Amino acid sequence: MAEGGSGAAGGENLLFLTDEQLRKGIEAMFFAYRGFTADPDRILATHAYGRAHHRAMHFIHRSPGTTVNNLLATLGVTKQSLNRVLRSLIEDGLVESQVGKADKRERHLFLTPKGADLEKALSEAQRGRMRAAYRAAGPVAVAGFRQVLEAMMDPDLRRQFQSLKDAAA
Amino acid sequence: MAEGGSGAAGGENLLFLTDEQLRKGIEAMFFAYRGFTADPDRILATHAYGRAHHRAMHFIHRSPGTTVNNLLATLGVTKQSLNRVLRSLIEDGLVESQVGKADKRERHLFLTPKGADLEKALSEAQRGRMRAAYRAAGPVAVAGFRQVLEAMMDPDLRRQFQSLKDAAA
DNA sequence: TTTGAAAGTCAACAAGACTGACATAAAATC
DNA sequence: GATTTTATGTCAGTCTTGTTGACTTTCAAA
Repeated sequence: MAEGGSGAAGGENLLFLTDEQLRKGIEAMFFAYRGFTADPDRILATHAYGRAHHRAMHFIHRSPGTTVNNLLATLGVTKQSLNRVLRSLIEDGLVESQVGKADKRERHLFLTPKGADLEKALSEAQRGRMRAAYRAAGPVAVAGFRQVLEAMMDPDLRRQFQSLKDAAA
Repeated sequence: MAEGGSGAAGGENLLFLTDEQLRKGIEAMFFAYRGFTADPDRILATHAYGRAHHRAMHFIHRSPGTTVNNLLATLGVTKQSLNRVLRSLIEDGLVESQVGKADKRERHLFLTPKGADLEKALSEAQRGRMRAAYRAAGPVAVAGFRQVLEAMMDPDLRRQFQSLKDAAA
């Protein structure tokens, strides 16, 4: 479509931002997000976990040793809400919580081997879907996809996201 | 980024689909979806409504006269869940339910003027965010964004989405 | 040493999703 | 005409995940 379809690349900037075009974008986000979460959700259902558990495991995997407070900021929920999720993950032996050495108030979070297994299953399901979509759309489309997503984040979240990106590099 | 950033446009298809790239895409979806819903959520909170009400109003606005069953299929929730939402919208005078003429079992759903007002406020907030993101990213990026989102949907939802698109054209 | 803030936990509640069972009315079929 | 299927609505109960409020432990600063 960068070439086909609307030929929107050129100077059609006005037509481009009609309410109708924007509405399609909104609905595309809605339907795509459903697809995005569908595969992990199916796996989670067999484990009596939900999306909140997935998100927690994802970011613990991503930043091992992170504190509860860090996780709170990343996930954007209250500590009480996160705590319920963490408690069940710890009870079930998927996450380990270590009292901080420097500051004993802090808890550092790690995935156990069992937790890493589930995280891997979930993220592989999700990556599979994303990989297929990326392949179908092609590299140029993917670059655009990432640009628009980043522009759509709240500034605070964008900073979070970019610092996560940098940490990875 | 079609120009700056990684220069991924070219032949770097292999590096492109590393797990690390895919993980960034996953996190971008997560953070962007938060931004995507943040503005309407703020408005909804002042009305004692939730995202479920927003979704229902959106699709009723989009397809006036749609039936409960249609809406069910589009939203992907159970009728009990949708019914709770519709009941409150009808009681509050935002949605009108008309018995079908051809088939009296069906209920055709419409926004009242009051409902249209709220829908407009919600969708304008959401479109504002999307418009800003589109402008920041540019037309080529937007085309790619839409391509990837469409590829990420479940096939059934993609059909839903495309038929909605066609209906609009 | 006291005082206050920060990190984390426990309890109770609400929204919104789910399932299952059942009711009603209308349409379709036998 | 009787039966079955479809469309919708409702009641009851459960689950996940969000909320607020009250609390403990730990640390740091006055």
